[in-house]
Amino acid sequence: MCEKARKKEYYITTAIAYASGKPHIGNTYEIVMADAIARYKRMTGYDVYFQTGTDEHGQKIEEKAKAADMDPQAYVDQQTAVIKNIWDLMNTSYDKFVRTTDEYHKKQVQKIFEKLYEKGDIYKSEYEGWYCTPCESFWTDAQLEDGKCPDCEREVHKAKEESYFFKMSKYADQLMEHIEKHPEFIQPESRKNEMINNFLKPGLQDLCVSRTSFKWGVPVTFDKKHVVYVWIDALSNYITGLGFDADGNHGDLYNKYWPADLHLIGKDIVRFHTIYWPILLLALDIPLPKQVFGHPWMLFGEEKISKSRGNVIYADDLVKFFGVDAVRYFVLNEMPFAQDGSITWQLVIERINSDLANIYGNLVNRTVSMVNKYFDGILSEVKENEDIDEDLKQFALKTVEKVDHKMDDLRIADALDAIFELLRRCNKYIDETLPWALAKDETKKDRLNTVLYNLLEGIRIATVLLEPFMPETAENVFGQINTRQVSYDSVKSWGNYEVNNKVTEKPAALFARIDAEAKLEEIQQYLAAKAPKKMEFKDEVSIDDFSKLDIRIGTILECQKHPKADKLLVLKVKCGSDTRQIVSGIAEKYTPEQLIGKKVTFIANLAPITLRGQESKGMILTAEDEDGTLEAITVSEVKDGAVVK
RNA sequence: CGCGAGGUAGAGCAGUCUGGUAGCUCGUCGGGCUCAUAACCCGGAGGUCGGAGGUUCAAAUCCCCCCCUCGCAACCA
Repeated sequence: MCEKARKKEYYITTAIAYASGKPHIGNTYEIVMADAIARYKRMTGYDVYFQTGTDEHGQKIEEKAKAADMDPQAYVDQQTAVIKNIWDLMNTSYDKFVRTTDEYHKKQVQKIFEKLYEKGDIYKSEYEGWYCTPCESFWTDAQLEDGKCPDCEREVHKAKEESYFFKMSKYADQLMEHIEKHPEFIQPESRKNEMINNFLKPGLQDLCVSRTSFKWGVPVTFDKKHVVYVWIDALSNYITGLGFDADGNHGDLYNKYWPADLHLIGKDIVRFHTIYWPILLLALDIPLPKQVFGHPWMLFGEEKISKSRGNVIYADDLVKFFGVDAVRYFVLNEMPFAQDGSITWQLVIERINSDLANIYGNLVNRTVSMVNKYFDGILSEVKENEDIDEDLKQFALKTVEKVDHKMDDLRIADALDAIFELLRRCNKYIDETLPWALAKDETKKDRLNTVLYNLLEGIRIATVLLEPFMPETAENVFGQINTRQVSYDSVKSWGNYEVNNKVTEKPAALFARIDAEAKLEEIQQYLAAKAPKKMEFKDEVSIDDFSKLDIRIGTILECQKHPKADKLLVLKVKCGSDTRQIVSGIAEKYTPEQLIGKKVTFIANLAPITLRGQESKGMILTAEDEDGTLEAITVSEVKDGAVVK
């Protein structure tokens, strides 16, 4: 074998997606960011292995499958296909897609569990807590509500369940030492402090790593009624996907790529990746990953993206309206390093217009047009270099370095900004050199040639740098300016654009400018049409069932905020000769003043209950639509005490 | 009450660790240019850096107190 310098390996992973629903754009951001990093590393000469996948076990999936009347495996097959489709739609270049239901993975998880058990790091004990029989759930002291089950309000009793525990504390000091010695291990810094202060310093408790309350998981080989805790199962994917073998007969990929260079994850699961996972590896005597980066979240405007808020934006809808690269650009550019980013349809349009259409697309378009117009698409060798040219050249070369530094620090948005500064600089160069004026003077032909060459070279360099972020667009531009100089090496020096080379005759717009108003209207209509409200009603009841409810009209005499709860109001409701107190969760919609004197509908014979210390005898009826608009059902004519039927 | 993040021009953000003329993008107003996708380039207006106090020759930046916003948690009979 020749001793040719081997490429340096780079192993990057995303968290594996939980296979229980369609990922929204916030979830999709992670794989796009990982892809940009992976492509950049490949371009700059690394031997990259990029792994992603799905987490397919757990109680929630078991329940969802049951609700859909499906076999869990069939259910996750379906869900994983949805996730994989989106990953592929986003043009992500992962090398491996792990599913935790893959046989090789399950087998290794079992072996890891056995190994730790044999070693004594996992031991059998009893989990003690309050058990609610009808709910089949364990609760801690803190979770109990007035000593009763928080779900159903019924009596609970002390119960024990046998479980396996993992000796976390045994490795805590070792982990602490590692974190201190490797300041880059947990990023961003604020997350590191959070972990140290909240978990490591107070002391780690042993982790319960098996479950008997559900079946859909990896069974513990030596104790079949237990399944392995989902996090042990899920985290192991990072090594099982490479062909790790607990007995030491590792696959080549494992030997080559482990330890991982970067685990890219959401900020919500930093704890699992920087405490449980490293400790698991320490116990197995496996080297730790080099870095864990907990990225921020993408918000819709200022609020969290969630189905219940009805503000979910999906990657495939975005792609439908704007194209893959525009969406990739948006999420990568809009997501700050440590702070949450923001997405709205409006913002996406603004970003596309100002950056992609105006600055980049228009630059390519005007430059290629001029090369055609003045030189029939073919430039010749450049023989001069004025100060202004040198300035552009230096700017471009500095950009290459700057992007590299920013990428090393995982500051993706800053790297993109640097590239767009170069594109702006090119636009400015056009104004400085006035090519159309040069064109009018036959003696300035050489100068004009130089200017246009420098522009194409600037565009070429920026586009090479942009390729990891917008692969299709880069391909398109390389075609338009007709260059084969697309390697990273080719942008380390100036002047590699080929002369005597014909650019495309008819440059097509890279990104069309969007008419915001018209587009938003179109999107609105599409979304409305897409969600034809499938009305689903509860199970049929008999008239007898209905008549058990005593629904009345009552006048609100008094109303005030619940002293100990933000969302609750405490009302005094008069119903004929009866006056009672009712607590209602409508504080976010109504102020007490608005309600006093109103005649509302309420259930009069509902069993009383205490809510945060206030007794409530009945329930105010409200109506809430899909947008979350909520209104109490009021009447105006009938007197209080009236019966609703 | 608890945990976390944040408050800097009309909007969105950088700068805060490591004090030293407050910066970027969008918008706005004015100008330039006509190669180009009504685009591009230049300039202006707009900020007591949430508030009070302290340290310092000097504070957006360091210290202390307070106010406000957002998320999580709890609660929606």
